[in-house]
Order: sequence, then structure tokens, then C-alpha cells
Amino acid sequence: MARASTTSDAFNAVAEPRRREILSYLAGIERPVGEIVAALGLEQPSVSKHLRVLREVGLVRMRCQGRQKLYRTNAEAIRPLHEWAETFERYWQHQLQRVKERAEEMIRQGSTDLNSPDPNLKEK
Amino acid sequence: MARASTTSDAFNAVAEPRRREILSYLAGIERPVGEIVAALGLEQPSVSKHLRVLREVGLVRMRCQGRQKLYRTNAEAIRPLHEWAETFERYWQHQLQRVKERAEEMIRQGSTDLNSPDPNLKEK
DNA sequence: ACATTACATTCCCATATAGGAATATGTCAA
DNA sequence: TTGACATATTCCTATATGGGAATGTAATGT
Repeated sequence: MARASTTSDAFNAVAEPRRREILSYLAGIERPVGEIVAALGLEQPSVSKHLRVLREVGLVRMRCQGRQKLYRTNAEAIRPLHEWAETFERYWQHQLQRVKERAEEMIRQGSTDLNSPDPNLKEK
Repeated sequence: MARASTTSDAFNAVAEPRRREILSYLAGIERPVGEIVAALGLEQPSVSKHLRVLREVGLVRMRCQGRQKLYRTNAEAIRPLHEWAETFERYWQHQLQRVKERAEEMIRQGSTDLNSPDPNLKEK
């Protein structure tokens, strides 16, 4: 099986950096496609394609106005993501506590280099 | 260009539902691969591959113990996701406010069906 | 009717999966 | 050493991209 479709859920849709930029740009405001293109410096077809994905998962809403289509971010659709991440909040707070304690311990001993990236992972 | 690598960042890594399950399972606890396999009912090679991805983006940490490898979630790496989503919090609160107001308005008029999915999107 | 504007869609292609099967690697025990 | 156990990696394949180029379509102005 291949990777899940970008339109399968919000998690897959926001994995693309450009789509995150679009969502940020359209947060709280309503803008026609042309302005998104101009503001983000992307190709128009590219923007249209990203908007299609975002619309299919409900991350943006669209409204027609003459020949323009006005888009805006539907922030509600981002909540599930926020809530999922939030379930880990208590854990990173514990970790911070431990890191702090280790740091104090190391300072007491004159050592250094806390929290280095995984050394077991062969590079590349 | 194809889709970005799953190992390019946390956003891409957590797009896969099984990897989210693994992260939830390993939150706060440290477990060998075999237990993850048993708990989640996945194939062992599949779990190893997902763990590799998670490890490359720093979402899990690993420690060897005899012939076992103990993994645990590195909650710190989930924070960027949480913070990104959080930037939209004020917007979904505004939306909720509007929805509420509309609901009250409709009740006053006897109408129904608020917040239906995008009707302009041709189905499949 | 015709040209123009504003978007959307289609076609092509290099690339990256995720799962299944098979195999490799590393560690401990007898 | 040999075998069993715990994981990791490789090979294979169907599928889904995202970008670029070209084209389609709907609404507006003259």
C-alpha cells in the first residue's frame, strides 16, 4: 500500500508546508486565489490544487463572488490536531522537569552537552 | 516533485495513523518492540519501520537492553505541532461565537441545519 | 459575439511511500 | 559452536503525490 491520501484527513493535509502557509495566510481573513498566489509567491495552478485538498478535508471554506472565489481558513478543522498534540502536554512537562534536574546535576559536576540528538542513529 | 519524505519533519511523520498510535502507546512509558507489536496488532517489520521514521525525526528515543530495544515517545518533539495548531485557537473561538449567534438567530426563526459540510464540493 | 480575467483541471513524471515476504543482524543461552 | 530470540533491513509493487506546462471553464466588460 502507498501512503494515505493527502485528502484522507487534516493530519495528511497539513503535512505539506505550503498548505500550512496557506492556512496561516487565510486565518481570520477571506481572500481570492489571486492574492494568495501573489502573497505566497506560488504558481496559480499549484495554489488551486492545494486549496482543493484543503477544501476536501474541510480546512478551508470557499464562497463565490463574481469571477472570484474567496477562501478562508476553517479553524475548527484544526482543533483535532491541537487536541491530539495536547494529550502529550503532561509528558513534555515531565521531560522538561527531568532535563532541568539533569542540567543542575551536571552543572554541579562541571560536565556539559545535555540533550544531544540520537547518537545511535547512523547518519544518512 | 513527489510528496515530501515522512522523515522530513514531525508533521509528515505523524500523518500516518499507525505512527500516531505508536506515539500514544509509548507516551510516558518505555517498551520493547515486541510489546508494541502485541499491543497494536501490527506486523513486526512494520513496527520497526515506523519506529525508524519516528526516530529519525526525534519523536521517539531508543535504548538498548540486552537483545531488546526499548522505545519511548519524546513528547518534546510534538510541541511544534501543538504550537502551530495553537496559533489558530483564537480563530476557532471566534467561529464558535458566530455559530452560536447564528444558532440563536435560527431558533428565533424556527429554521434548522447549521454547519453542513461544503455543499459546493462535487462529491468524489 | 469576443477578448479578458480568475480559477480549476488535466497530463506527464520523478519520487516516496506502506505492506508483505524473505532475509540479515545482534544477543544470549546451553 | 549452535540455536533461539528480538529487531532491523531489503526487495518488490501498487499507489499517490507535487511541480510544470498546457488547457478548460465560467463570469465580466465592451
